[in-house]
Amino acid sequence: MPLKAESKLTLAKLAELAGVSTSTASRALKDNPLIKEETRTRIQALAREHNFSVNAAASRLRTQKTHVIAVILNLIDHTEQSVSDPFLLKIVAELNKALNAAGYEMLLSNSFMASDDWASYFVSSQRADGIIVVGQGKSTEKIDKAAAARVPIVVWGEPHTKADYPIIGGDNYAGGYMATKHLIESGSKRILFLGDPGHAEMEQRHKGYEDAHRDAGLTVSADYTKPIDITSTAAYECINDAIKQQGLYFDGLICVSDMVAFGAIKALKERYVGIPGDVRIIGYDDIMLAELMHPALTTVHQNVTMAAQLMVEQLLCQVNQQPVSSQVVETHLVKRLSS
Amino acid sequence: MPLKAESKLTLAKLAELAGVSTSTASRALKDNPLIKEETRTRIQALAREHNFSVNAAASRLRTQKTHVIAVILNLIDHTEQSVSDPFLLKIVAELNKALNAAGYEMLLSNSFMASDDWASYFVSSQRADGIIVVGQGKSTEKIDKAAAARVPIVVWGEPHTKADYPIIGGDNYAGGYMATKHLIESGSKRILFLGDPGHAEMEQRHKGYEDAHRDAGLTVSADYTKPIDITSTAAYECINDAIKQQGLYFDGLICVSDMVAFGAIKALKERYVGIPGDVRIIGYDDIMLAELMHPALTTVHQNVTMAAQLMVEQLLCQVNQQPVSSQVVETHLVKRLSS
DNA sequence: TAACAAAATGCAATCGTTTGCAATTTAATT
DNA sequence: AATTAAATTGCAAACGATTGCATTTTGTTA
Repeated sequence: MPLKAESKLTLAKLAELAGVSTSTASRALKDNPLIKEETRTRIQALAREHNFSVNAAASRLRTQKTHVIAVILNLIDHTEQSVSDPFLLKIVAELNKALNAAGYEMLLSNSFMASDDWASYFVSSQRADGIIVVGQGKSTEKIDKAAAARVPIVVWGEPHTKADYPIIGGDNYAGGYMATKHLIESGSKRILFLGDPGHAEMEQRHKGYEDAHRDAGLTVSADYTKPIDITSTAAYECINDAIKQQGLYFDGLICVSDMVAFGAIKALKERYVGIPGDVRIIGYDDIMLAELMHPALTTVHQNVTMAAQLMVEQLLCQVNQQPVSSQVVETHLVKRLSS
Repeated sequence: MPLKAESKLTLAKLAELAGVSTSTASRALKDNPLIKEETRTRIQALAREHNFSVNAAASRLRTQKTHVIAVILNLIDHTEQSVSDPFLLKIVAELNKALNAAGYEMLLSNSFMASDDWASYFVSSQRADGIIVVGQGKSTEKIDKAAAARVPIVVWGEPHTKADYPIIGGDNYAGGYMATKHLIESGSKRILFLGDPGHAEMEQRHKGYEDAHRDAGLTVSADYTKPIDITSTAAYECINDAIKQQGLYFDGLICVSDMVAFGAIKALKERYVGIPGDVRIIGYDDIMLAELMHPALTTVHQNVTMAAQLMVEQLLCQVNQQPVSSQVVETHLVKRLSS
């Protein structure tokens, strides 16, 4: 209650203090050369002294720009999947950096919040200037809907998907192919695919998995594909069940994420299955822990830093009415000891 | 360019469509009982049909409330520390959930952005209604400054710190004590502390580490404390150097985070040091990967979900001018195979 | 020193909602 | 039917910054 003497400092009051009009003050603060240099620095100093900062709500209302981008973690509703997947969170961290570098702030949401209509909830409502979606999910319905509203939007996913919005992602087909080829060349003959080809990204990796077999003159049975959730627990249970029911009938694992690989590894270790002796394993994402694992995990690395930059770039292109396109980021196999 | 017929849908236009005044429309949309029920539902339906959503900028300007909370990852400037630490990101994820549940959105920042004056940058500027700081860092200068501006603020850190803002955190002293006691009882006699007591949280853990020694009738040399950065690489290098220079002179490790523990484990494994045979290890945080590690990592668990809820609760108390206080969240040791 | 161009500043409308208060309609009471 | 109370609705003034255009000040040139 007390000492609230000087109510709130507005531009108008600052201007009064400086003995100029609000227009001048406003311009001075954003270094508009229309204002005499001396006046500019004087007002800026005054602003700093009173640590004044422009009211964002008012500014956004007037300029129709928020300088905020909404980032949506597009998770599957019923699973705890990725909320805790270090890879997704790494993307978020990189996006944050890239956005800041471009002078934008990040509003973080998950797909539960914000009802269904992303375009109107985030953009029409002036909460943000655009949307970055992390993950295509199994259905792109909401994404398509938002894009149809002609709102700036970019997606992390499978970049070869046909869509009228830019998709940034690694080369999933190549990733799946490289990994599988490597396993085959290392001697594996019965390789399981742990992941759900229902996701566009996984579908491509799976195709790579199949083609690598074909090119090596091998055939692969359909039930070697295990369409599980992208979690370590799902993988753990899957491998447990598989062995319980059919014994150790496989000698290689292609996993759609490192977390999945970790779950599988845990199940195998508990049964004293040797890695890579009995079963060779490859993960995907190259999260920091992959190399700390024992044995260090062979995995597919995607340049996430680059990806984040590209996503921001493509998004801002849209904000500025410029043409955009999907982009493939560099992807390669990191060979470690698990394969 | 084309089909942009219906410019932007504003409340005024919606009202016109419905044949009422904007006041009525505004009230109807927020279910104000002043408006006849029939009218209310009619307007709400209309709004949904045209997927109208209120302009947040205008609304915030008028009401002086944003329904946004800024979350600041308070990282040490020069290290890459925690940006990729799964524990911090887990806190962020939980905060996001808790905030959403309370009807708030989350603006995510790191300490690089947003200059130095958090209070004025985030709150006075109407970018957010309050601030949640994750991590006290080694200096609380910026936090204190923000708090001095009498802005709603909550911190994740050491809850027993004297401060005029609420601090939520685990019982660090107890955590350090429990962990150390357990190692001693398991037979370790020369235990290193991996972490920098310069942080308030680590200081308490370190005190617990010392007291546990004292209570067991042991003394511990000051150079058994290794004030390293909270990263796996720092830990890796630290352990490597230690062994290189003095051999394996220790038989226990108390680490201030699981990531630190992982780095240490890597270094030990490379030298074929047995865990827990030769060296027993305890981490802190109980991140998901702790139990997937080999050997599964003994670690100190803090109830993060609860913590996030408390933080949001304490923050909103401030927003509503209610009294607040620091809170300690439940903390316990999870014994696994590394100790 | 008058005349004019250039530089610097100020006026006032605008962005889209919200809300106290006044005005209108409907229902209740005598 | 007249009066009064209650239930609905509308008017209009904020909220605080930005910006096209008009106005003033300063500098230049003849």
